[in-house]
Amino acid sequence: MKRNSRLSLALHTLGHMAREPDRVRTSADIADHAGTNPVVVRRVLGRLRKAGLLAAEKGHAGGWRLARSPQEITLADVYVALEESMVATPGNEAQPDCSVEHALHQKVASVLEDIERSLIEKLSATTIAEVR
Amino acid sequence: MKRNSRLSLALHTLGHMAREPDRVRTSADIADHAGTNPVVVRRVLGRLRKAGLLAAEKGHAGGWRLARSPQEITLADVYVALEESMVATPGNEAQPDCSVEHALHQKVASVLEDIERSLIEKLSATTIAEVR
DNA sequence: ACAATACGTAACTATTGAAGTTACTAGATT
DNA sequence: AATCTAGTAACTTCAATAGTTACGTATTGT
Repeated sequence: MKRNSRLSLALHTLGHMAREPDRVRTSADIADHAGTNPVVVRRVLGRLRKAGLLAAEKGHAGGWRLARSPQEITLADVYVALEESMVATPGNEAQPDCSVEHALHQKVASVLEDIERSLIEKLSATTIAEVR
Repeated sequence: MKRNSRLSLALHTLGHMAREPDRVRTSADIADHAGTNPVVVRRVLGRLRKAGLLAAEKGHAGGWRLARSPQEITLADVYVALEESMVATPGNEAQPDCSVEHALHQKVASVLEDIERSLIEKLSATTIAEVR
């Protein structure tokens, strides 16, 4: 895996789970299929668990499964659960000294907030059960 | 400067130029004000030059100036000139083996393309002369 | 003519963030 | 008790970007 593939990994895994909701999958199985590492899988899916999208069981016959029906999990749920803003506002300083920079930062940040909302709205139109 | 600050640097500089279009600025001046390096400034502004937004002159009294009126340069022009897609599609493989992954990739890519268009549209509503 | 100035660019280093890895703990099942 | 699985901390690897050094090219002032 390369860069910013957390969303990919999460969606990919949930996509499979949506097709076979009853099958419990181990981190190792998932990592194998996705070409990555069980620890990375746990890190990513752990966020989805905290967001209430997935449940995990330990021990024999343990593993990951959907915490609710795939029809009730939208792509936006996954995106938001990962807390990754794809449209992160550029630059570094929150409060730039320069007034010109400040004004531009405000303007761009406002546009990006709109866009982020719009992105989430679009993603919420599709559930993981629909895409296949 | 930290990360993905090219857009910040570009807008910041153009913002100042919009206020004093007649003043020619050297890379060193700009770098000083922005807290970065002349070479970095040239790299970033060079893209804007290639996009026809800026002009650069060498030699004594040389430096950077707007290639056209600040009222005719929108934030979208700058964004596009930098060829940075803030909403880059995640994941690595363009053609994933797995059909589930493929379907999800398609869906997400399509949403992100919409969002990218929408972002450019919003940015094109503001010129560098307006923000101050 | 020539020195000084400024952009253009290649090549390298430093820094940062994410992925990958190792190692260990805690809980569940056989 | 042994085994299997998630949870997590600590570390390493890798990639992308910013920063730096060095040098070339063009222009201008003396």
